[in-house]
Amino acid sequence: MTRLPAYDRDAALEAAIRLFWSKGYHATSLKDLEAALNMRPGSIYAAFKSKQALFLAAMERYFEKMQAGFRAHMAKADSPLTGLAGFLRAYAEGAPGTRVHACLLLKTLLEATATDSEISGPARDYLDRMKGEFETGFAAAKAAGDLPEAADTARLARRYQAALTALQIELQRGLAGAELADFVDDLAAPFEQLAAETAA
Amino acid sequence: MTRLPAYDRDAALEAAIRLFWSKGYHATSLKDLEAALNMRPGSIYAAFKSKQALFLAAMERYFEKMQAGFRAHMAKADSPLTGLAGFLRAYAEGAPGTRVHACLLLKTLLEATATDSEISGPARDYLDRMKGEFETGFAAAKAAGDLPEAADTARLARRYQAALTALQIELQRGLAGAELADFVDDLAAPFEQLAAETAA
DNA sequence: ATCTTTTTTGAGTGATCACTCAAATGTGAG
DNA sequence: CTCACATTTGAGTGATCACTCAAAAAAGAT
Repeated sequence: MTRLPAYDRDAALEAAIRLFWSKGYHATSLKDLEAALNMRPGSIYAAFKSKQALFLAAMERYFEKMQAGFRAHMAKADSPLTGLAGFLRAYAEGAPGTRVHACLLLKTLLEATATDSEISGPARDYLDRMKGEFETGFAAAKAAGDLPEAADTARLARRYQAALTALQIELQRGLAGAELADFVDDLAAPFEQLAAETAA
Repeated sequence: MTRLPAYDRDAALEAAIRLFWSKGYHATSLKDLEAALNMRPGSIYAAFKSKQALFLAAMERYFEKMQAGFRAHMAKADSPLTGLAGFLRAYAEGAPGTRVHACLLLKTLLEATATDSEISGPARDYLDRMKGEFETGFAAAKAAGDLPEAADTARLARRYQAALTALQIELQRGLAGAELADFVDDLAAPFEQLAAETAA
């Protein structure tokens, strides 16, 4: 059935994610993408239609990976609450290797809000859906008896996402070592203490 | 003494701040700047040398205004600790009017880290200096007896700046109304409680 | 082999980018 | 009024932007 595509769509999207994540949407040129995807302009446009559509496809894939990573972490945790706190700690520990620390969704929200609503809209949406994941975690903690029945899971999820956001920004600023450890303690402790307070 | 400059340097920088703050560095073109500053390209380059130099001048001015605003707020506060907490609350209340909510320094840090170190470097530096302002506030709280002698003001300042950062991001996402009020309470309460804990 | 269909190629599109500079313009001094 | 000099002007610079498309290349079907 005729010629087969030579490129690997998944690998191409992964390369696009890395590039957009690092440089941002506006600072990434098609020249950059051609080199990173190892594709010529015609092929890129045949496969992805436009730079913006490629970015949206990359961001969607990024979100799905982040969501899956969080769910996998929670599945391995001893309890929902320790899973949530542990995810914060793991995020800080996985940091030194990576080049960029702030999440693509967050960077996109800040870069595109005033200029490209077609891009910032989905970014906002994905961030809301991540907040939903966190809320599911707190709801599970409530079901496990680690949170009082009256606990406001939506509010807790927002606080939790705020902690994760603040951690990303500090990592981007270069926080490391003992100061980073203290900072992560400050962020995680309030959530870890919720179970103790409920038990008391 | 020859011809005098027709433009107002302060007004031009204010217009540049608004534009760069809203659209970011890369998405702001010289066409945009010409319109916002009401200057022709030759005049812009005679006055500011380059787009990058103009951005740096605008960011410096932005920082000085932010620093002065914080100091003015602290000078009016009943106590250092209520001043710090009140600054968070005031930030949330002043939000609905403004178009952009995340601070220019934060947006620049995320946008330019991987592409323009000449810009992200100063942004990082100004953020550090703001953290220094916050630390000065906590040191004053300690001197006023609202914090224990052993309190780690650097660590508190980092926590405080993280709270302010998280607030800016949530405002950018569109948080408002009762949910915003709850969120600000969650952010400010830990700092407001420090005095009570010390008194007890 | 030949045909059919799809993909890849890469030079080339007009638009826009940051930026320049010779000429025009404005202003105080003499 | 004229001169000396600083500032403003805006058409124009080459470079790069996202993007296109006719031609070449590849692979299954016959």
